[in-house]
Amino acid sequence: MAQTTPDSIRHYVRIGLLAPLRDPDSGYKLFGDKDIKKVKFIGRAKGLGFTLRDIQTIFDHSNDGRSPCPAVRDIIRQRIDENRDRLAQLNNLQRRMDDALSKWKSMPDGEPDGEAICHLVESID
Amino acid sequence: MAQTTPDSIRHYVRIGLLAPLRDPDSGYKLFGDKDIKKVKFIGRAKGLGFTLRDIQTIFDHSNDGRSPCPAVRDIIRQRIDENRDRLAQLNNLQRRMDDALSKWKSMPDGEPDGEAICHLVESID
DNA sequence: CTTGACCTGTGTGCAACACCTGGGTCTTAC
DNA sequence: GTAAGACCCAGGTGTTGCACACAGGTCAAG
Repeated sequence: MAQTTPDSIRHYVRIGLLAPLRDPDSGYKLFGDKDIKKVKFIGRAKGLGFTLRDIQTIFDHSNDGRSPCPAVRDIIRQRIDENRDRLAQLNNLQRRMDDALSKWKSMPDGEPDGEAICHLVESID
Repeated sequence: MAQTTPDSIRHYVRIGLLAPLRDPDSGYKLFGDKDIKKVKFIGRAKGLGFTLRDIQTIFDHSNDGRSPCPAVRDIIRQRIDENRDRLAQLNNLQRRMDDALSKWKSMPDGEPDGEAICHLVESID
């Protein structure tokens, strides 16, 4: 999947998802075992469709001593529903695009006539 | 699909996609026939997967007296390819999510133990 | 003349980074 | 001893397509 880059790590720190210790001298980030574990967790959770905000929620539950598992089950059900909707939308879009392209095969290009902007586009729907 | 709202119109003006005349007294936007035509065009083009930047390109061609049709054909082919990739990704995601959820059905919630963050998530992959 | 409904431009927020700037630091090679 | 190269830092900006908020101007109706 998408890689974990230095910039993504920086992003996680910026939004407070990670809070590594700092070297007092250099100000450099110091990642401990827990931070590494969190980074790995983020990767897995993202691979399951969780947003960074979802992951923050999970971390919050965990920090409060509550089990995040019920929330995890709720969230993934939401994400599944959302993804189904998005898939349906994109499938519709795909169909419209394919239809348009094949319809345009038999149509000539038009020159600007002050009337239409692009008759290809305007011939759809 | 997605509606054309006052805010979307404002957005189009902001990014220079529309440039309605202004009432010299009130500063209010005055939409002429060409603006209306453009708004309709934007709606159709968006319905075909064109981005606002794509649409700007089309308008630019049109304003330069060139036919936008060749560009339109090129762009939609790109968008079709992108959408195919995106669909494949989302279908994979859907499968992973479904697999996870069904696997989790037979797993109990875990309490925080300082070891794992959420063993449900960590059991995947 | 006031009320309420609509308009104005500008700024911010969303998601998840990627890229850039301008600088500090650290190691290695000459 | 110093200079080059390879790291690191914080902070700001750009991406996409708006939605929402703010403080104020405008306008028709009562």
